[in-house]
Amino acid sequence: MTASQVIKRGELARRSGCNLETIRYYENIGLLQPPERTASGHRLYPPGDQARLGFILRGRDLGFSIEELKSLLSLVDSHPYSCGEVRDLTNNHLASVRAKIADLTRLERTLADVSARCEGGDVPECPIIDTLFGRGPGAR
Amino acid sequence: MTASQVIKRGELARRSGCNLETIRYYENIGLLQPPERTASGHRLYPPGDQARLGFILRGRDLGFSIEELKSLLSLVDSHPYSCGEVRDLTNNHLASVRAKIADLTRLERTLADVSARCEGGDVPECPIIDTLFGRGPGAR
DNA sequence: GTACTCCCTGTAGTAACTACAGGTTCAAGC
DNA sequence: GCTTGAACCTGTAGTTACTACAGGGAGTAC
Repeated sequence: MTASQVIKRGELARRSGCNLETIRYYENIGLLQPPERTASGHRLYPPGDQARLGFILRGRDLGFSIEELKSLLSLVDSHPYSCGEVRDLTNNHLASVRAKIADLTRLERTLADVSARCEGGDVPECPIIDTLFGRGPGAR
Repeated sequence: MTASQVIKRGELARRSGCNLETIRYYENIGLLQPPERTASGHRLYPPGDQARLGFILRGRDLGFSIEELKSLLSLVDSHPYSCGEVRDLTNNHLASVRAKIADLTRLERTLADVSARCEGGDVPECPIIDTLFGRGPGAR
């Protein structure tokens, strides 16, 4: 770890891999605190802010919503934070991810099924279109 | 099939289960053609439009985007439509659904893993927070 | 004739950004 | 000291797929 000075927004974007505008957006919605500025108004991010952005980006990659990240961060900000609340939030999120997977898996089966019937080519009309018009055997 | 007269927007919404405003939205973006109107401007939907909305709603349930539905409908509108193009569109969509499932499944494993380590309770700090700060063993 | 529901329009709000326009400021080279 | 170009600043609009609302006109029952 050698990066331990304040940096500007462009450098923070480069280091974190985050879009430049997204950093300002996160500040606007309160995920990042407004940082110190130079006399002329340029933002200056100390290492703590850099770590916080990393936290946000990793959370985002794990599919946490902005609201969930806000909750998570407010827990982190309150020393000592409650590990149980963090776990609850994670488990709730996990449940919604699992629900989404289940939904998509049902979808996948329907699509695969309909596509396979089309590829068989042993029907006069297009079974995909029939399904969408609610006419085919695959109608939900 | 007994429903074969023209109906107004509210009735179409009730029959199809579609939100009232969504019907107007679909007209605005060109998914539904502008229907005939009464002298005073009320929209009148013949059975063809009702079937078309059903098509759109079923496609939507299968996760097709508006743009994909536009393509699908323009294929349907061109008689005779190419069954191969319909299948290609469906298979592309299927591929993206599968990719999404794969993404979410990876996510699910990470979340479940991190949550399980927290529930073990045999660590001094919260492993979920550690992961998000890029400190824990679960850091991606 | 009035009360009530339905329908009309345009516009704004949602999530989570991303992009743009129009204007400073900074750093380097000459 | 001056100029050039990159980087920064701000506010605002666009993205997807709707949903909701405000303020008005139309249709129907009593």
